[in-house]
Amino acid sequence: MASAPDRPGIPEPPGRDATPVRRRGRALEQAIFQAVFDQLLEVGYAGLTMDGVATAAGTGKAPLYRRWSDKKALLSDALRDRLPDADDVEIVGDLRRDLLAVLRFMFSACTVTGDPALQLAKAEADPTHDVVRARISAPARRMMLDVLRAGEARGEVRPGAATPLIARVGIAVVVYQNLTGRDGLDDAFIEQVVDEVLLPLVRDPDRAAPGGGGERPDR
Amino acid sequence: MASAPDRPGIPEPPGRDATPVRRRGRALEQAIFQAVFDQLLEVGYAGLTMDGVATAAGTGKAPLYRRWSDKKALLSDALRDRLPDADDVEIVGDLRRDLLAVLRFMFSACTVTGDPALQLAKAEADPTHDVVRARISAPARRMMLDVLRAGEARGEVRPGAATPLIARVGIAVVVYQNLTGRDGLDDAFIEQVVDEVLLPLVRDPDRAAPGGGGERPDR
DNA sequence: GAGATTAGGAGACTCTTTGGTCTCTTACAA
DNA sequence: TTGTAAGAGACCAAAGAGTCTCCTAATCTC
Repeated sequence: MASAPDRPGIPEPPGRDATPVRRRGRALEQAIFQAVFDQLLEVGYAGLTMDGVATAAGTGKAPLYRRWSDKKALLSDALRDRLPDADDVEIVGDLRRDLLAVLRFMFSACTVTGDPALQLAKAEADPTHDVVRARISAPARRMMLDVLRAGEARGEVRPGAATPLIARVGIAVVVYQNLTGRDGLDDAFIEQVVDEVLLPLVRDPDRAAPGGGGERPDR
Repeated sequence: MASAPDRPGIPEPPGRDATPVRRRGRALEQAIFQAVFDQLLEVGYAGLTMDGVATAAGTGKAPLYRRWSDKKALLSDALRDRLPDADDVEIVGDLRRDLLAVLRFMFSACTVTGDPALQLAKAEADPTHDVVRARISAPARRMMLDVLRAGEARGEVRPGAATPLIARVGIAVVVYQNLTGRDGLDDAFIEQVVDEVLLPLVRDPDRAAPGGGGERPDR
């Protein structure tokens, strides 16, 4: 890096130019949090260093360790500071609007300062991710879409339901379950997803369910 | 030497007891892969070291570097070796069974050797995860369920659809989208999820959709 | 306002961890 | 018997966490 004569990415605190401005307290803290997310975006979680954060914030490591005992604490605090507040979600009593509101809340959490938060996880598994995407995610989505299209052709799936978006619903639920809650991902769960989510979502409500193996085994 | 009196977690290759058995080729490779996953499970991705893998496999680092140029390559290969094969998924032409098959494929990928693969990501973001769960995931699920129950009470949601599982469908799709594909997570996507997944899944097919704002804006 | 006090910016320093290389001896396989 | 590769571990260098010191800007107190 190092663009100009000195000090590349420093926030240039709200002061004159060449004048050395020394931030304090809350202002400095905010600058540090910002630096954390900038770094996260730039080098990923794995590449996050205290030196890096300090430099990006235009400060030294001392002020960091004066506030937080270690890297972990800093990151937690930064996150806490930036994440959206669930209390801000307005539930108005209209189904569609409320569903949108909750999902937008998730969305804003996913995109705090441009990327991190939930996406943190991603950066790590770098080498992993390529393999997993190629070997698992991509084929799974493709297969799922094929299954839906075939079902549509047979009349088992309502017309228009065989979309890429719907194809990834089941997958998303499984992955999400795997990511959260250590337990809870087992075959019973899989069946539940199929019977309580996918089939109801995808079947033609007109035709009665064509008998077969699984009419909501209840659970 | 040195396999007899000490050395705790060594696979003890298929040979007699105190006799030092020296694995080669494929056998050694498999032992190494196993060690990778053991370590992953034990210390997480962040704590994974070449020394650790070598020790767990009961070998030295030399054989590792003789096979793989670096840690990344080793991990990728281990994954490639263990991940399930999409070609093994049997699509038989029955909607429910096929949906199950695809989801089970995802499931097996999520639980290779007990944990890693997709879950790798998780271990990393440790400090993150606690905060995110408390501040985002948990409240989002709770809110979503509340929204559904309220809708059910109003008759907008079909009876029985206000379940914890269904409540997390939308969330899962958003998180999944965030985890995969850098792009594609924007407000248009959110609306699409609501209009093409959640509402169809949750609404009472009997009552015509009560007008309102979004009758499948198509997209 | 002047002087005292607090906390910031900068960076040197220590210590540990770990990736990666290399060597040496010896078991296994052809 | 002989070549190849395994097991063991020493060794090196880079990187990064965390500590500490120095000097001074901002802020507080009188």
